[in-house]
Formats: sequence, C-alpha cells, structure tokens
Amino acid sequence: MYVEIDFSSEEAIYIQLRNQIIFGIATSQLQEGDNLPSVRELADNIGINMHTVNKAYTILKQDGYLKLDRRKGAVIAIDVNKLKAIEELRANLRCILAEAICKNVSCSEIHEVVDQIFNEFERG
Amino acid sequence: MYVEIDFSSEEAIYIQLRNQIIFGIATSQLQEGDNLPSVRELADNIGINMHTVNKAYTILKQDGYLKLDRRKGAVIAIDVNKLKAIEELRANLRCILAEAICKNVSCSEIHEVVDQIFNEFERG
DNA sequence: AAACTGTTATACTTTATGTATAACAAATAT
DNA sequence: ATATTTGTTATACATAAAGTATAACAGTTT
Repeated sequence: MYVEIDFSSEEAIYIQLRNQIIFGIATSQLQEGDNLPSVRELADNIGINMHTVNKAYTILKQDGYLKLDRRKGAVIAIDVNKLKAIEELRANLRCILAEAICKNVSCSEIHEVVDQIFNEFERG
Repeated sequence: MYVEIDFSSEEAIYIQLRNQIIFGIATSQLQEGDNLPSVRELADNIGINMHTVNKAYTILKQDGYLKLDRRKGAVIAIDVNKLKAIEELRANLRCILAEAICKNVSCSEIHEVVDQIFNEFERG
C-alpha cells in the first residue's frame, strides 16, 4: 500500500496517515492480520519523524483498527463494535449533511453519493 | 437561536460556532435574510473574544453562508453552488464512510442513518 | 550478542488558537 | 453635526498543538 502525504495540507500529517490506513482497510488493500511497516521504517520511507507515525498508530490502536505488538509490530486488527461505529457515524454525518442541506442538496442526491462511494470501496 | 460552546472540547471555538450556525440554517432556525448578532455582541454574549467570532463569520462568508455588510451586519445569505456542494459532500463522506465500512456497517444501515438525520433536520 | 520491535521521556521549533488593544471607514441613530 | 455601531485590519502576546530530534528502555527475534 502506498502512502502519500500532502505537506502543504492544513490537515496534520498523523491525521492524513491515519486516514490513508483506514482507506486501505476499507478498500481491502489492508486486511486483518496484515503487517504495517514499523514506526521507524515508515517514518523513514515517508520522510517524517518517527513520533508522527507513532501517533498515527497509537490513535488507530485506540480506535480499534490496529494491534501493536513488540513481536510482530503493527498488525491490522479490527475491533468491530457496530453500535459504537454507528453512533460515531451518526455524529459525523450530522455535521456534513447539515452543510449539504444548507446548499439544497436533496436526500436522494445524498443517497446517490453514498452508493457511489460504496461502490468505489468495493472495487478497491 | 442559542449558541453553546464547549470550552473543554478539542474542537476550536470558531469551528464550533461555525458549525452551530450551519446547524441553525439546516434546521431553518436561521433563514435567508436573518440577521446574526454583531461580532462584538455575540463575543460578549458567549464570553469569548471578538476576533474568534470574526473568524467564524469570515469563514462562513467564504463558504457561502453569510454576507457581511457594514450597514446590516452579518446576514444569512446562502450561495447555492450545488455541484460544488456535492463534490465537497463526496470528499467528506469518503472519510466517514471508510471508517464505517471498516467496522462492517452495511450500505443499507448507512442509508438508514442518513434518513434519520434528514428527518431530524426537517422537524427543526 | 546484535538488531529490531513498540514505548516513553525530554527538548526544541513552528504553527494554530485565543485573547487584548487599538484604530479605520462606512452606515446609522440621536 | 456628533456619537455610536457596523465589519475590517493591524499588532502583540500567551497558550496549546504539531512536528522534529535524540536518547533510552524493555521485550522479541535472529
């Protein structure tokens, strides 16, 4: 899996990294049990500091996407808490849909975009 | 419309303020042509600095939710650019749906949440 | 023993956020 | 006319967040 960081972005590097790994999982490029590079290797690879990678990994661990093991390094391990996931989804969607509604985007148009994104992810 | 700021939140005050005004518009509590309090008045009201309110208003203006007039102050004025709105929606949804998909939330479950939120907004 | 894991600690720079005063220009109200 | 109120801009400061840079520790693997 390739990681691309936009250094001119306002989004923090560790957030970009976190999101790209989540994208990798959503598109099945990363699967349960897969190893990620070590914090030092990935930091070197991208050209950033080890602590920035470590921060991304730590957050991914807290959010239930990774397990960090001294033996195996960072391993994809999804902790599926569906109720919690749906409540987080709801909170995030509220903000985004509010903006869309202000701009007169209809409910069916939103559903359409949701389906399109879903298809993107399924194709990888 | 009431504004409630959570000072212990990690979310910047001007972002919280921006979002609450967008929520107000989405729920029709704020409508085209309505006046918002002046930057100084609202700042005093909430108990924050004038510049923080000004930053929120400036962003809302840039994003096409407000017009700022020396005569009338801050007035709700939606600049509906639907294509742009849908592309922004798509970009935002990608991140959020990726997380949901990782947690095995199904497409129909997402649609369900979308409908629920839509109904919330319509009822005000 | 050597090299590699995540992890933690410390120190520093840069940027973002929020506050505090102050002033300007245009519009409104008295 | 004068005073007040509007958004707007500028400057300065304090605090927090983000990122970098070394260094070290404790297990694991080779």
